[in-house]
Formats: sequence, structure tokens, C-alpha cells
Amino acid sequence: MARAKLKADDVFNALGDPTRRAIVHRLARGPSSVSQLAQPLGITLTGVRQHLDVLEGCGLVRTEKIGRVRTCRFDTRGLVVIETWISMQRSMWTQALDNLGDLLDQED
Amino acid sequence: MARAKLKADDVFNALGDPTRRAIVHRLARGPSSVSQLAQPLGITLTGVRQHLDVLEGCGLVRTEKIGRVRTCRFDTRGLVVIETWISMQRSMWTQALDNLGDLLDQED
DNA sequence: TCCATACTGAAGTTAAGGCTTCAGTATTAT
DNA sequence: ATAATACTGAAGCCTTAACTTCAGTATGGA
Repeated sequence: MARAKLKADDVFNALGDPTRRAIVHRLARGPSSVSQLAQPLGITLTGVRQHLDVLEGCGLVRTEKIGRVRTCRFDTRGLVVIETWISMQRSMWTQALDNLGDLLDQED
Repeated sequence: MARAKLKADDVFNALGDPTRRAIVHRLARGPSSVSQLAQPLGITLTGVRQHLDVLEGCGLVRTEKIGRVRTCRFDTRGLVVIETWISMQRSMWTQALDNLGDLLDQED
């Protein structure tokens, strides 16, 4: 099944949870199995699995199951999505400031 | 009262909510009163107020009350915080890939 | 002065989501 | 073949947080 279009909403929602942020942070340092992720987090494998679903769904993590081990990797696609969102807000804001400046220049 | 240090955790948490993202998006286009924010969102003033507290607390919005009107403005400080977090993860990931490459080169 | 506007704060409701347990399945090791 | 490992899925618990109502306060206009 092909992956649906990645949404900034979903990425922010995913990173809004501290445990998921910890997982991303961990995976940025290198790949890991589900068990390895679970251990330092102090939550069950099931809990980790649920977070991985969310993270995979928004392009922050990719996973691959080989044998009985699922290997999880950092995925930059999710980051790209929010980087785009952020620069969008920034440019709108700059634009708004410019417009205000123009108005002020026109005064008198 | 001075503002506490801004945390990436708080900014992501703030942007994890669709209504708050809508508020930020709106304010990036220019300042707005609380009432003006509430109207298109279809929630009460009180609801908006609560979101503004969160957004102000993490440096995504600044507000200023003049007379009976509170004017809300976009604030880029919050964005800077997460931009930093993002580039941190990216650089860790790049580093991890480099290390892997070195290991592979050493083989044989 | 009287009323409308613009917001604020405390308190309650409710739904979502983060986590668990438990009972599986599939894979690897002995 | 047996047992241990590594994970999965369904179901439920339970806290958090997004929202509301309602009863204010302060400001601005007629």
C-alpha cells in the first residue's frame, strides 16, 4: 500500500509527545530494534509499537521487519515537511511586515 | 516576571494542536484581537485565551492589552527553538551515517 | 449615566490518547 | 521438539487537555 501524502499537522502532532520525541532523538543516533527502544523509555513493547505507528505514518521513522526483529530508522521526510511549514509562516510574517512598512511610507 | 527559557518540547506540544496551528498561521499574516481570532475558529473567547496562554508560554505569540482589546502578534522565537532542534537531529543523523560509512570502508 | 463591548477566571464536561495487560504468532536457538 | 525471543493486536483504564458555561471586570461609546 502506497503512503499517503505527509501532512505537517501529523508531524507536529507526532512530535508533540515527549516519548515520541525521545524515540526520534534516539534513532537520529542510529537504527534500533523495538526492544532496544523500549528499554530506556521504561514502557512496554506495545507502547513503543503504538508510537512507531504514529511516527511511521508521518514520515519521521521507517521500519523494516527481518525475521523476528523490527529495525527502526530515522527518516528525514517528516522533518522536511515541517521545515517547509516553518519557512512558510516565516515568509508570510515577513510579507506582513513589508506591507505594513509600505503603508507607513505612504502616510501624509 | 521574566520569561522562562523556551523549550523545544513546549513548542512542539503547542504546535501539536490543530487549533493552535491555525492561530499561528493566522497571526503570521498579521496581528489580530482575541475576538477576531475566535470568530473563524468557531470556539469561545475563553477557548482562544487558553490557547494563547500556551502559545505565549513557548514563544510563538506575543500579546499586549490596550484598553479592552488584546492584540496578538506572531513571534519567531518559538520557531527558532524548533529549527534548532531539527537541525540537531539532522546533524546527528548525518554523523551516524558517516560513522557507518567509515566502518564499511575499513572492511576486509 | 447606562449599556455594549472585549475580555478574564474558575469550575465542570467529555473525548482522545498514552499506556497497560494478556493472549496470541512467528522466528531462532538448543 | 521444546523453549525462548521478539514482536503484534484487541481491549480496557485513566489521565490530560480542549472546550464549554457562567459570572465576573474593565473600557469605550451614546
